[in-house]
Amino acid sequence: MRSKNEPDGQKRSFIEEARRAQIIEAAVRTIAEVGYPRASLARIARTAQVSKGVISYHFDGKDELMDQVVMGVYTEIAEAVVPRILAEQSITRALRAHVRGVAEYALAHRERMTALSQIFLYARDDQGAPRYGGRQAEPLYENLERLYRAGQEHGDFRDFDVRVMAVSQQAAMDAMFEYWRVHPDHDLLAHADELGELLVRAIRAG
Amino acid sequence: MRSKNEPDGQKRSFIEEARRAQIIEAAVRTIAEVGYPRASLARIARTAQVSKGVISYHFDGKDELMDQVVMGVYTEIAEAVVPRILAEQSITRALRAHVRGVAEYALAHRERMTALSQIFLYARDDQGAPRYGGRQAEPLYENLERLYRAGQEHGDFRDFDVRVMAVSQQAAMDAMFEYWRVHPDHDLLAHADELGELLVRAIRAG
DNA sequence: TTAGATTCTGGCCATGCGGTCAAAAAATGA
DNA sequence: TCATTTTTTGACCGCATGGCCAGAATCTAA
Repeated sequence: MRSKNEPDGQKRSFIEEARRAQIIEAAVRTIAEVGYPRASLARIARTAQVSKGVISYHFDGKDELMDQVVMGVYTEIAEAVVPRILAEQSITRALRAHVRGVAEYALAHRERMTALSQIFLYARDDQGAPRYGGRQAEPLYENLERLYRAGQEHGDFRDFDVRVMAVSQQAAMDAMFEYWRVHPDHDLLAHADELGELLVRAIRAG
Repeated sequence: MRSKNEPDGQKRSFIEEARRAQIIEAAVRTIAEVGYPRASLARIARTAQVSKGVISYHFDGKDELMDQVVMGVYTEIAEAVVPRILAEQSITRALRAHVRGVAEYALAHRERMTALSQIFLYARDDQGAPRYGGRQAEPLYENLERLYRAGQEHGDFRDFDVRVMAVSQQAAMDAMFEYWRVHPDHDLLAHADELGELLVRAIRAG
């Protein structure tokens, strides 16, 4: 039995790793299909064509399973988008590349992005507080704020409240994906480019 | 027994009207305090110091109760904000007044605004679809879009995608209130004014 | 005063949840 | 081969939910 979150350095067997991956995949599919609130362990198990107990056997609980989903997708996005941001020549172009890059990832991995959004939106701890949103969004905001400050110091951006901007940009991007989830035929890339334009105009110098 | 949503023109007794108002108030307080997911009928009944069955007696179900809360708060906001928007001399000022006005309402009626946000965020129908968000946000978007178009025709605003802007503005405002809920000491009015500035700059002509 | 309508209570129901467990099954290796 | 370990199963647990209802309490009006 190896279900804890790797408390010591013990290795996981190959088989166990495969089962975990299979269950994580089933969780992504289930959440994307029926939404987080209806993605019970029983339903995820059914999707994985596996008994419910197996999930409890391989994971500490639903929370650990969700952590794994979030970490996996989040890492994937960062790997796809960060290099593109760094390749840009100006902060303004980097900001546009960020919005555009995440949108392209979403287009190519719709289920994963949907599942991620759903978990961020709905997962709560036992006190009822958001498990990823709320105060946990702090690192996200701080990353954006770093970008803004760089632009301000470089003279590309005017003097604005970086926290308000970070909260607004993150919200606008989340809303873009939610809108696209509800209206699957919506042109996500056009939306992303338009949003990039709005953001740049909101904060550029002059 | 008069619990249906006024299917015919029958009047509600004074006592019944008072009970309904009391329960609605208890629902607002409970949701604002513990969040929608934990605001069960039992908990709302306890807040109202009333037996659980009373809610079922006076309301068709939890959904009707939530509808009443939403309608009440929403109407109140509109009554407070719409006149202020209409009083402005330019579309740009109207846009700023909108953001500022809703923020001032929230500041003066924190519990009501919190409850409204929570219901919008979490209430779902029996299919798991959002009961107020999603496709139901359409009228909200259309109102914003009318404002934008007026500004475009008047030459105040440049040519931008009104749908993307409406989705983004609504999201940024919702996020502002959510951030304020999580950080109660946050300066909401300053945030609102800053957001107004961001929005205006994003779409103004030139 | 009293019959009938209205309102309220508190227990009950079915459902679904996350999680646990003994026992069965499968894999492993001496 | 066969004992040991790993993995899986499906039933079961406690809990919370929204809703229901028989009977009690209260109000109303003749």
